[in-house]
Amino acid sequence: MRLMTSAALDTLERFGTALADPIRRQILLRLMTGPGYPNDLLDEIDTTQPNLSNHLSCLRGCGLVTSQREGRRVRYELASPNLAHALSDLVSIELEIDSNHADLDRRS
Amino acid sequence: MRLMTSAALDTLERFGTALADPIRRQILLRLMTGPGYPNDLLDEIDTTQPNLSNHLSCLRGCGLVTSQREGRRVRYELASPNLAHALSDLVSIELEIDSNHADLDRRS
DNA sequence: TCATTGTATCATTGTATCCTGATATATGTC
DNA sequence: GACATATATCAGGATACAATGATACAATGA
Repeated sequence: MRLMTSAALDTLERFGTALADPIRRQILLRLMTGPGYPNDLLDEIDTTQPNLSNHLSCLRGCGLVTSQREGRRVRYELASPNLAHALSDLVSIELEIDSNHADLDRRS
Repeated sequence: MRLMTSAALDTLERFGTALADPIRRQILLRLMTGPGYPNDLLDEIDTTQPNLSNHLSCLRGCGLVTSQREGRRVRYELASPNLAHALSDLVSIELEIDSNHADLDRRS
């Protein structure tokens, strides 16, 4: 039962790392609609090519996306249908805004 | 349809912030089993009282937990059953380890 | 082979976030 | 009121992370 908790913490860490950055969140949201290529994502997401590449690499490292070379392009997609469903459920959750803190930063 | 995306991004940001720190992940995992009080959480999580308090405040700011004073204690719990289910689904997802990068940090 | 396109990596710099120790606030008890 | 317990806030220093510009690598076509 302790090992299960540790696995749960590891999974949460992967999601935490993946979701902690706005570029990565945009990428994930975009990949929920289907596979994508870095050069195309670059038209939809406002950042530089190296930065996008780096974030894609991060998402792959977290295990949330897979990549496969196709000629000189690389196709990125969500790692599993399971994951796609879970993300879809996540984004549809309505989180209340704590009115006592609405004027403060969400952090700290 | 653009507004929906923006709401989705906001929700993902809340989860990203909440899950980005190991203390917060432990708190969330613990609160999935039921409400908790800071002083009790302090026995289960290895950190200082101010730090724990700060992370609880962060989670409340993200909208993932609610707090209610009970005498001189404060009860913290997950914001909704919906959220509890979503988190439960999240932690049960099996993410493959990218063997090409298993030796590297998950980030960058 | 050379040029072009697409993607990845590297070093540097700036910033955000976390932790700590001290202190403040709140509630309850004597 | 004085004290104890429970929680929250603050200022600081340390660290990790993201962005940038330059460059390297990979694959295709002329």
